[in-house]
Amino acid sequence: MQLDTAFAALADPTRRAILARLAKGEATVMELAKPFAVTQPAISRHLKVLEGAGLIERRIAGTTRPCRLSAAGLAPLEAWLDQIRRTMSANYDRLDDVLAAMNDERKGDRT
Amino acid sequence: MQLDTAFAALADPTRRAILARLAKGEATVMELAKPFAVTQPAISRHLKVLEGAGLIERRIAGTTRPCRLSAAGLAPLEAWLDQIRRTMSANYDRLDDVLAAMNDERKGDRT
DNA sequence: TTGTTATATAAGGTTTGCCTTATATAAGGA
DNA sequence: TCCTTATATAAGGCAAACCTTATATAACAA
Repeated sequence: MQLDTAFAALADPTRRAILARLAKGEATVMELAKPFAVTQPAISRHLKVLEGAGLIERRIAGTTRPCRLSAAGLAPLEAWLDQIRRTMSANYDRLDDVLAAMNDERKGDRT
Repeated sequence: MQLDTAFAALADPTRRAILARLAKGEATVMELAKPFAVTQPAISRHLKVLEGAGLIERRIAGTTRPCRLSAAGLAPLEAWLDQIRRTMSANYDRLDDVLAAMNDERKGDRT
């Protein structure tokens, strides 16, 4: 699923740092690699993962391939988190009703 | 890092489904295992991962250990996503300035 | 105590992920 | 054409992540 690859992509600190850098604007592979203690092929691999997750996009400019963050890529993640939050608060809102029902029943509760 | 384990935890569809279920309220291990085609030990492992990521909490009730979602656990993820979004839009807001500067310079641009 | 239910842990195997070095490709410049 | 720079891919190795079956623990019930 899309969520699988996107969340998995964000699980790596190097990839999160790359995204954080790209949030400030486009950058080439070399520019992205510079701050890290890993080799260029490793960064290329990370970029492939990010691209596969729909989190970045790339274009060709001469011999470089600048990357930029894909705003749309984060949307599904945020939607999923929102969904959870909404469900939680919906059930939390209903808590008063539940408590009222429990008082009505007045059964012994050993838990 | 906390973000590592939390995002990694969400990368698995079974674990996301467990969280979605828990958003509706507390559930025991057996209740959580029922909808899935995996064994009980597998679910126990998933729960351990979720607990380690700070996404769920558990209590002891007789022979069962009901799980509930930890609202606080999701906060760091949302904060990270928000941070990215903020940086992006901050730079997007500045785009007008950048374009203006480019017009001022009027240099040939071969990219 | 003995059995039963709920859950955890151990052991073992396969897949996946990340990294490195070495090499390939592709565009640009001399 | 030949060299250089930017990036990608291949190959190989090690650690981490899943899953399964088998077994341990812990509480409750008879």
